[in-house]
Amino acid sequence: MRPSKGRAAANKGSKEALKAVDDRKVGKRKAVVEADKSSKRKPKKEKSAKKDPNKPKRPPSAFFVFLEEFRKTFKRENPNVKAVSAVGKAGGAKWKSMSKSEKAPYEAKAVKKKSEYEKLMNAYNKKQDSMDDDGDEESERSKSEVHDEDDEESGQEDEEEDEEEDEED
DNA sequence: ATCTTGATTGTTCAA
DNA sequence: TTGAACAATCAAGAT
Repeated sequence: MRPSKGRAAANKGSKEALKAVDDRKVGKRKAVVEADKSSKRKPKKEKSAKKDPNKPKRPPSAFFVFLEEFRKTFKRENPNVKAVSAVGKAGGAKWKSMSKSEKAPYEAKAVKKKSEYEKLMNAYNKKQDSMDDDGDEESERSKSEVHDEDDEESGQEDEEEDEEEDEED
């Protein structure tokens, strides 16, 4: 459906529950974890909290892919700017300014990133499955998959240029 | 000296 | 479905 166009905080002022997003924005990856580690996205603070050897980080969204490039440009034209927020704001503004067709290449990359993420997750899950609380599982024998890279990349030329620039409704 | 914050949007996980 | 966290970045502030 439509989970808001941008802001996650749909409530204006219900409880302090959304303070994490609305007030402090979302910049506390470690902070939030440290603040209330035993609450949200952690399985259990039991021994499962061990460090993950190859923790697959979430795939960068199209916006982040675009941001990476945008940062270079931004810093290049604004070498004096050192605040990350500046690039964020500028990037966000530009992002909204871009049409769907322009964002298409970035989204395409994001899709690819996601594919890799799934792959990493597969390996990660596999490892977790092999994980015995016993010792460290450092034997990476899963990479012995031969796989002749023949196909992969080819065709897939879908011209979906029906994108109408619908800026703002 | 180490850690946290700030700011953006998209995506992914969990209930 | 919806909320809430987190993905990169990098310097400055806080402890």
